[in-house]
Amino acid sequence: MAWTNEELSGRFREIAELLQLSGADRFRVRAYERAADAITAARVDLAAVPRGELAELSGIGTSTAKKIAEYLDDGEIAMLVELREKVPAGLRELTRVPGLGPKTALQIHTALGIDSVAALGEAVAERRIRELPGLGAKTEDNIRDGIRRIGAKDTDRRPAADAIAVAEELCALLRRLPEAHEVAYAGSLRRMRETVGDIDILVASAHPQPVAEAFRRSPLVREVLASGDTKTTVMTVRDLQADLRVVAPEAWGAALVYFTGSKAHNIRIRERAVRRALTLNEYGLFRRPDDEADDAVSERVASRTEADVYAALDLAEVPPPMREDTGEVEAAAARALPAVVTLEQLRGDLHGHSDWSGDGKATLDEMVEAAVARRYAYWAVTDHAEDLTMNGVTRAGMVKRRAVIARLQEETSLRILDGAELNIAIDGGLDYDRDFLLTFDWCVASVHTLMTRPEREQTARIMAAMEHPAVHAIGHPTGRKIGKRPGYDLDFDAICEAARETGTALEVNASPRRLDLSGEMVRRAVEAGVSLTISCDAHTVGDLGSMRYGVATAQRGWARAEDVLNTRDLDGLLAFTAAKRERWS
DNA sequence: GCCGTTTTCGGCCCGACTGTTTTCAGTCG
Repeated sequence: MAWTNEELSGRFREIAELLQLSGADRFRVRAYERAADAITAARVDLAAVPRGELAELSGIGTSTAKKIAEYLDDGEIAMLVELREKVPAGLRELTRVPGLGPKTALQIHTALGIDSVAALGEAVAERRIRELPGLGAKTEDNIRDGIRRIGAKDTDRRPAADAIAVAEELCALLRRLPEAHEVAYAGSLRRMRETVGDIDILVASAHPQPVAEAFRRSPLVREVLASGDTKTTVMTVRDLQADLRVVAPEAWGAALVYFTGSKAHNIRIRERAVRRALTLNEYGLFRRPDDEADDAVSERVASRTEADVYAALDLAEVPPPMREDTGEVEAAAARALPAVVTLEQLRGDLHGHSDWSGDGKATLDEMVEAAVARRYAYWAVTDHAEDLTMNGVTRAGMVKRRAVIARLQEETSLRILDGAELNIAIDGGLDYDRDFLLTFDWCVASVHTLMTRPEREQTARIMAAMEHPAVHAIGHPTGRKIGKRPGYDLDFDAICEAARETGTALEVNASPRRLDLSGEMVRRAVEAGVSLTISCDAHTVGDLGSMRYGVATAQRGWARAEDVLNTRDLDGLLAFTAAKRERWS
């Protein structure tokens, strides 16, 4: 279903880009960009919306609605077809050069007839760019650098997992400074996007210099790229750029909102500010001075905390992972924002390994101790089952492990759930036999093999596994590894339907290398009424600390505590497993 | 092209930085 929306959004974004390169009015350009954003954020399939109601969506007017209808009927938009013919492909290519925007690209194309990056490079070498009005030698140098940077590694986004360790280490270093009042990382990492372009670290301090100094001297810093009064940019030893911004303590909240983004979310709330005769920037929310009085000092309405800023805009405070302009501002205004699940609400972790499986790095004793330290009510040890040739535990091994669990259970009030991570064979079959499977407290079933089979087969194998009475959750349901491999092909709507029907949970795997389900899929699962688990899939003691990434991912999907199985107490959890057994035995 | 707690025209998010300029335009995040 989402295909139609995605295609439509892409068409309107292309119209905006081409209009810009035709020198169109910038507000008209922006209107098409906003239409594209509105379509991306739409929670319904536009193909299913009655034509007369399309213009009711915010950001879509009569003209855009007509073009949407045109696309749905004809498969193309005449205006876009014309624009594609009119705007040379080479002109579009020029804007790929960092620092070279549509205005300058158009000027260079018109004046010099340049229609490729290669030709641009020649013009630079021949010093023809600096002859153009408004452009000089420096601009020419910057274009040369920009051409060199195309395709360079440092413009790529990286898995959030790569950035987290660096960001947290830098924050820890800054927190030790007496000058630092508050320290946090912001940006897409705080929103828990799956990939990040750089690391944004924010410090509240009245004394920026020593903070910047400590930052520059960190052993994680390979090179200082720029350092001014309030902003320092460095390249870290992990090839990730990191920005430090120091703000006055009274501006902390406004700065945190600003630097957390997303950009689309910020625009949305600033527009709201404008409608209230306010203006919002990284220093605070201000009342706009009455016109004429140019030198009047504008009054600061809010800025100290994020909660202050949202409250002054008459909005419920939006959790950072939800700040993507996918309806959260409207919901916050209507006080209809769901109370999303929090880390504190989790009572246990339902997917973890010990060294009973070959890939577990800690003993069962150590893992249990770590789970106790997290004050969980329960923890499931789900060592790999026997079909995973290299790492699996045999039936005899599992029986022996039960003796160890029994011994450990005597020493702790944490309930240790005797579990397994089963392997879903290509025909949907599982490890061991049915009677033995029913003796476990908790089973996660996952796909570990044959990941490139077609969608129909992958969907069918997982649906078959969900019908087994011993299978309580599907582990890392799509099998993706961020930045490494995409998930296997699945009919996710069918998976959700089957999960709800069979009383099987879908896992939000909290490992930052996986985040599987993704935030977007969590949202679809929640809308379909599916129960979720948030689990670390820990293979080390330290992995148990990944839970917050899983929680943030669930928040991106607007999941509430009641959508998440491991917010339940032990009795509530056991009621879920018992219900499945009764229904399917 | 869109939109309205200043409503059907006249606005449209905000600031830093850069380079080119004597007051601003373009680009970026």
